[in-house]
Amino acid sequence: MDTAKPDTTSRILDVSERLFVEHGFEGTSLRMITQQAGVNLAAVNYHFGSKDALFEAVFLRRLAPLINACLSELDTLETQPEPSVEGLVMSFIRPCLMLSKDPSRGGAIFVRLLSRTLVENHRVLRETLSQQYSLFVERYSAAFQRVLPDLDAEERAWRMHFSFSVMFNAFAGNDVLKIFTRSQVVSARDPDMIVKHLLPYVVSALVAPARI
Amino acid sequence: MDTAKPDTTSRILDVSERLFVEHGFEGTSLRMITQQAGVNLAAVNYHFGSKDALFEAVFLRRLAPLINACLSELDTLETQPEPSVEGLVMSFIRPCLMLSKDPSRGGAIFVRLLSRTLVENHRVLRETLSQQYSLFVERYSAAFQRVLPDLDAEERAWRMHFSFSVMFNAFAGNDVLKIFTRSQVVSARDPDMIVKHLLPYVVSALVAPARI
DNA sequence: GTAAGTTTCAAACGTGTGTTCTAAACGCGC
DNA sequence: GCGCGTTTAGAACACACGTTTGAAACTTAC
Repeated sequence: MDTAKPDTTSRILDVSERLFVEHGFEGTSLRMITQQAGVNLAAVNYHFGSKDALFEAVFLRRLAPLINACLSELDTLETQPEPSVEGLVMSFIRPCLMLSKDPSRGGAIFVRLLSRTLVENHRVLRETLSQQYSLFVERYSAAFQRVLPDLDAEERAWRMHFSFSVMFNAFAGNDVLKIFTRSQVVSARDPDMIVKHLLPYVVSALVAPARI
Repeated sequence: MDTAKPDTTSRILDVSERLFVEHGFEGTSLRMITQQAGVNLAAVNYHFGSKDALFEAVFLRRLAPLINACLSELDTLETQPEPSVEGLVMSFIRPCLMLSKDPSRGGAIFVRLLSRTLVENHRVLRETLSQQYSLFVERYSAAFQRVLPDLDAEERAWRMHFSFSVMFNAFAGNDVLKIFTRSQVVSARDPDMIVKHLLPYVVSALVAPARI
């Protein structure tokens, strides 16, 4: 057999990631996971300890690489003498784009999981991970201050807030308007297409002159 | 006793709305609802038929007024000879703002519920409600075409898409960056404050000249 | 080959779920 | 006061949940 299947732990993680984003934490049962992964029901509790710990493990596997990619983008950005707003925006978009196009790292699924878990306000994101990656927002705050020095701190914080919101939800595929239309009008789900329109949108909003 | 409590049906709806947004559909049990509402467990199935039907009822109570408020805003907008982008954006923001400040209509809770149910991709939003309010997106598409005639259709669709995304998530309180920081830096949760910064952000992004 | 350590397996545990049932209580026209 | 449709009450249903157990199967080292 050519398709040598990976070990139990990885199979559980892969299937969990997909099912958690599809049905949420509460809506995904260990029986669904173990059945689709082709492993015994007790395997989850054996390898991870509990359903909660499994959920956390699913996150830890993907989040650290994504964060580190962003931080190293910021590193190279800071070496430049005159960093642009566009460059700063791309420093977040590029890692998301990489992730979206790499199926071996979960593809676009993980961003959707992050988004879903965010609105579900799950304990893992509130307690376990929040303090662990506070560096992320500190670094980006400093970077925004550098490229948008003319804005006062409050206005800059709001624009940064809105920008991450629209970028994050674009990659997560959260199409608000799909509530009302059966067919996905615009979100062709092609990551490159998203960026092509997302980047100018965010940059335009960021560089607009401040209201007096 | 002065605090004459409303009838069983309303109490169930009020409590359900709050619990569904807090714990999600799967995470909210009928026992939680009926207990907090002070009604018998069987009351939900008697008055609504099933948990699914209750969820749908929670939506129908709030969604129609919100949509209709937006549509009537569009009506008055169309009477004006030269509608502005700002006016169009406000035609969506104003009803959201009204809703957010009116506790008797659920306050900001319902927008959060809408947001949560959207990412949960629940059947109710996918099947029951999508076709019912397709007029909403048609009307807004037409309005965007009127105020932004110089953009080609594709670019306009994307900008509209992004704009609804950032507006919707702002009112829903979906703070992406709160994953990484324990304290809510910016989202002071004051609806007027949100609009003060949200409106210029969206308008700037919408009116930016198209790339060649 | 055998022993020790690791992983898998089927079965069961206790608890909580949505839903249903039947009887009791209520509201109201007459 | 009586009768009838509506609502509420507690109890029970069958089922699914996360977790635990103890034995079987496998892997590794000597």
